[in-house]
Amino acid sequence: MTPQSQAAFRALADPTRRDILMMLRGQEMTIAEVAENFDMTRAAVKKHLTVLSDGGLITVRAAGRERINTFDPGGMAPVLDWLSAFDAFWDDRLAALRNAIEEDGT
Amino acid sequence: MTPQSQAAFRALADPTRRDILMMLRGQEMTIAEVAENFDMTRAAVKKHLTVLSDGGLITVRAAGRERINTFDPGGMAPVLDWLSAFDAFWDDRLAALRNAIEEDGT
DNA sequence: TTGACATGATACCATTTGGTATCGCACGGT
DNA sequence: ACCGTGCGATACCAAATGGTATCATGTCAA
Repeated sequence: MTPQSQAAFRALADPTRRDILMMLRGQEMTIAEVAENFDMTRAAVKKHLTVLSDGGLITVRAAGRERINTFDPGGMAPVLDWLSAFDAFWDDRLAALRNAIEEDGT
Repeated sequence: MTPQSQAAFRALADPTRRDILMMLRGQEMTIAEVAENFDMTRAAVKKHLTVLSDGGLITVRAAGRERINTFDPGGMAPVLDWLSAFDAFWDDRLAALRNAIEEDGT
């Protein structure tokens, strides 16, 4: 129940943010590039990106006047960590997954 | 992006609801029993339970005038299913987990 | 330098959300 | 039969959320 964990769960609760994560999975994108894929203003998209950043699911770096948003797989760890509390229902395989991710050290 | 999936993510976004799930993991509980563990009214707890039910994470059955709330592991499946889109970052182990859960047929 | 443009920062708005208070009802124990 | 109580339903509230509009700023290019 770390604040980190809460921020990650909150970030994943919105379908737009989950879609953004799917996009960023394969490639880095600027705010404007992300916004092109949605029917909303850049300001709204930037808000979502801020929430994703707060949740540790993406990192943002400045490149001149642009902000490059990058997916951060490590941000998923707190979520999977919480889910692992339900291992008993799933034959302990989730715990193995979590450990594997942590070992990757992404 | 099924409505089922969205409801599950939304249900997991609140820390109180996640705590409730943790409690129900080991034992069924009535609304009042759940409420005893929180500093809020039964009405508020019941609202959370309704959200959890909408998300398919618990099932509710009537027993006289009481409602027995039971954890439903199958409700996690849409969440893990979505997370599996990020397999490439985690050495494909999440997909294996998801398949294992679906085979369990819980 | 000057203009174009991506972003940041505010201010503002409608809706949703988490919560309380209150009422009524159905059920169970005595 | 009756009373207590577990629950559902409703009304209501403050705060958070998702969104827009607008303006300021920094940076790239000509």
